[in-house]
Amino acid sequence: MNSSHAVQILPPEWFTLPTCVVASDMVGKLLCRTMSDADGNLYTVKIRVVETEAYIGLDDPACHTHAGTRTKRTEVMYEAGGIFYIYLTYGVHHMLNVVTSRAESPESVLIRAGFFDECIVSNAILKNNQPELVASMTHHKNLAGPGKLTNRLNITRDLNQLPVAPDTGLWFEDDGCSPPVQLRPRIGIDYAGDAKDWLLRYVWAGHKSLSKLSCHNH
DNA sequence: GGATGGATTGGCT
DNA sequence: GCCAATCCATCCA
Repeated sequence: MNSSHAVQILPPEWFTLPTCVVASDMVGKLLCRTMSDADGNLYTVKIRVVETEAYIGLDDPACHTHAGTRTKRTEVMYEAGGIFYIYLTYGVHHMLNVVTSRAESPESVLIRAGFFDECIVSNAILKNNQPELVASMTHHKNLAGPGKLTNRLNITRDLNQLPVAPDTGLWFEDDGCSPPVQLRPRIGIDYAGDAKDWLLRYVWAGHKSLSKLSCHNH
């Protein structure tokens, strides 16, 4: 986006910032995922984040840790920010979260949508404005929705509790992109009473790759 | 040990 | 718009 800005890997400590700051600033960042093809060759896909949600802990009825709920599943959220919280919902879809804030402040950010930006194969950088690349990366094109995003990037609970870092094969980079962000109510939490109207969803204003439910709710 | 329901998606009416 | 899919964490007896 901004070619004069040095690309920086976001260190785990970046995610110890307040949850709403992380959720908002994460829009425009690159979600980077290293995978292997059928022949075992490694490649890295970079996805531009366009939609996130904040789940803000003890006083948030929509959050898995509301009222201090502390179980085997949610224990990871009580760690310091900078590790993944990944769980299965509806028996079908993996939800990708990054744990945020300090230890004992059990909050996280859900990654809801992104779009394909570039792919790195054997040090060659293939950008999304190359028609032949877009054609070959069709399976990465539709990343609008939290379940679709994890499915296309091969993200499962294997990564739960692991640090947000290149060694893990899943990390974030900042290349200076800073799009306009709008606040919206969160999706799929009708059970949460008043909290269903809280403005804790952060979207790239007017972007066409927002999740389907997101557009519907607009 | 059994019941409940979900931070979703895609297919069908 | 409606609804099944499909696993498993969580809660209650």
